[in-house]
Amino acid sequence: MQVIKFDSKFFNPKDTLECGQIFRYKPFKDGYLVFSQDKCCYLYENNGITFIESENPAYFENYFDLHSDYQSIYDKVSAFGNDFLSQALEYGKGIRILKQDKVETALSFIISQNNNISRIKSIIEKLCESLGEKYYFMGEVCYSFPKIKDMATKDKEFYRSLGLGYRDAYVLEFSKKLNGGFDMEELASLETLPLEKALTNIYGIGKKVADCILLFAYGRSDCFPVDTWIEKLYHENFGGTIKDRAKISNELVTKFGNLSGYVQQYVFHYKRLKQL
DNA sequence: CCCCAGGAGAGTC
DNA sequence: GACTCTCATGGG
Repeated sequence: MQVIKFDSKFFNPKDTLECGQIFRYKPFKDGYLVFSQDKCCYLYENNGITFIESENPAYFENYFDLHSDYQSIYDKVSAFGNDFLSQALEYGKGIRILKQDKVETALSFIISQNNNISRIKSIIEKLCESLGEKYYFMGEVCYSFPKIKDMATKDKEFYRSLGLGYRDAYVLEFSKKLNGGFDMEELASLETLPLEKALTNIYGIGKKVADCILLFAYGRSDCFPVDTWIEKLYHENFGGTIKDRAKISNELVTKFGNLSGYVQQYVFHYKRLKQL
């Protein structure tokens, strides 16, 4: 077991985990257990320091994006001078945008569509418990994210029994596509726009889910996922007038450029947890 | 009973 | 291109 220490000013475990970018974590002792693929870490904050305890320090150092300069991001976002955005920034400046596994993120956000976060979490948890590999971390029973080979050989009824509803076919078809050799790592060489196009070509992935995958797995901050919360906030707090979500997203990316992804997380998190 | 949730696909015009 | 309808499921 190794420990990474990091100033918690721009790395708050609660904000980072509860801002809706990850669904696999649970409260544990003074913080949380965080799961990614077949790995786990214990994440907690104490007296201004955030601790990561794991057996894969290099993996989680990248996962939590510890090399990015969030002071610089804070300064640039602050410079927009938008009141609502500044309040959101102050509230959630401890958020770090994770660098998650591409396949796991894609499947998770396919499940997320027209769904709420607590249900998404429980569905993914059931998926891992039924198809993932069992292991132990700090005495706790854990399950890895399932291997694609195992997911591809299930049927729709299996996914329906997990509570996926009509999304069963999306998950099954995508699993078969991956098992057939579709490589998500290969896509990383594409620019953001063609990459988004490649993702929306997948059955069950539209623009919003593609934008989430771009942001949370491909590290593309020049995209602005627009869901029901962002659409509401765009009208109520940004004074926007456009109705079409794709156009709202495009307008926000034009405004915020490569800070879009960060801005999106700050305001989403603030809107959802403060209900302003 | 209603409405909502990190929406997308298919159909119609 | 644009609407609009429907698609499960559980919580409020």
